[in-house]
Amino acid sequence: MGIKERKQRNRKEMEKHILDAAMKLYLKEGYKNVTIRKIAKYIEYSPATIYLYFKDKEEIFFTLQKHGFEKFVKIQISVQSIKNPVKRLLAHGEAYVKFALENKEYYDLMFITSEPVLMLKERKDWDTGINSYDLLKQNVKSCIEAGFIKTKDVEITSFALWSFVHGISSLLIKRGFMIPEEFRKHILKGAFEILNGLISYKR
Amino acid sequence: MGIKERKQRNRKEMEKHILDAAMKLYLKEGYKNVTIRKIAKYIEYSPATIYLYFKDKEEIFFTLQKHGFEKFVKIQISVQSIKNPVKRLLAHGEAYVKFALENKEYYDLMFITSEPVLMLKERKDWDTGINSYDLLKQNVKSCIEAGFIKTKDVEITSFALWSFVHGISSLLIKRGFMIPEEFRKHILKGAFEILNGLISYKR
DNA sequence: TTGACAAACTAAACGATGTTTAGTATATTT
DNA sequence: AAATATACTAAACATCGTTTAGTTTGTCAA
Repeated sequence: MGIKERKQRNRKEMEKHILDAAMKLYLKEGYKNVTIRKIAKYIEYSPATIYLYFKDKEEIFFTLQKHGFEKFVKIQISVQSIKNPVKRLLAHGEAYVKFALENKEYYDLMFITSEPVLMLKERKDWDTGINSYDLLKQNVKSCIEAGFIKTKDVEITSFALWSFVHGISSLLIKRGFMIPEEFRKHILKGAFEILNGLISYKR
Repeated sequence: MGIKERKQRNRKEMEKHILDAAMKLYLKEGYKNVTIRKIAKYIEYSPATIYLYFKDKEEIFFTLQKHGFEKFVKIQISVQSIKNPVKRLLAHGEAYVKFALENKEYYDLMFITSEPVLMLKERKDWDTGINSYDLLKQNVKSCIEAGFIKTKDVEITSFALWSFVHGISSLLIKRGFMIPEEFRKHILKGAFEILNGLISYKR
């Protein structure tokens, strides 16, 4: 009875095909300019076909966003093996910004653009987003317990750190033209030295 | 020859009328749901009339954005009277976040949403945006010269600080639902204490 | 193998969008 | 009073997301 499996496989392939096309167009032309009709033309099917695989345009981008989050969480987990809490927290921050800058479009979709995000509030799939924030809080807690951070409030410090890395990421992504290319690396390094100064001094 | 003046006045009034309607609809329904037709209906003119006053929909929001920047710069300038450089820089940061949270829609339009921003790169009107950043750099420079900030690099420190306040603002605006209402104020206060710790220790 | 049934796909249409055109009133100037 | 400029609009255009109604293709029991 391999026929049901084949059909399922075909279905998955078609879904991926649509998602790839959507991402490709998104990279080239931005959210607003990705139309169902363009996706359809790109994959050489009729527009109506797309609606057999996705409820609507929003769901397509929501799915892409979800994939982004999965990638995002994986990268963050890979940092957790570092034993030293300060180094771990710093590496976490660096991994965050690295992901953002290497996956600008995903990051934009995940944390900047509002379009598909409204669904997150209603759906239950926000999990990975939450998990990633919990991971940060955990790392902050370790640093506080080891006495490396002045403030004792995990919640506040975590939010402040998230703000910092998110600020860096989103400004470089959206307002990059304000910062000359040759300064970018410099600025990143400097910002993390500041972060380092913020964290790593024992009382 | 007051007739030309009257016509000019009428024109300005109509422009303002359109802008007000656009902002009103934007507040109620968000960027995507502001349509030329709705604006037209609201001001009781035909859709085509709007095109006599604005080149296209983008220009309407670009103009709103510009007004936002003017308000933004005014608030920042009002802080410059503070003599103590550390207090001034802190107040600057607080004014920044305060503006963002009290004018969420403007801030969104100005620094988060990408829609009208592409025009900024091409146009010359980005001035006020630049000025506001120059102001920050100036304040950072004062703090460095007075020996209150470790790093000597104005560019890097300014960008880091901008990242911080922008991160706080945009996360609270866009991801506010992740932070319980009752924690907001607490978090803001805490974040600025961290910022304070970052700045105010003499070498 | 054939006929029933389901799955995959699409042409055409719907209503809404931003924008343009071509033309009508109204006001101003000559 | 005629000519001209200004303010405005109805109607149309192309494009959008989405739905409907129907066709083609594949599957399977008889």
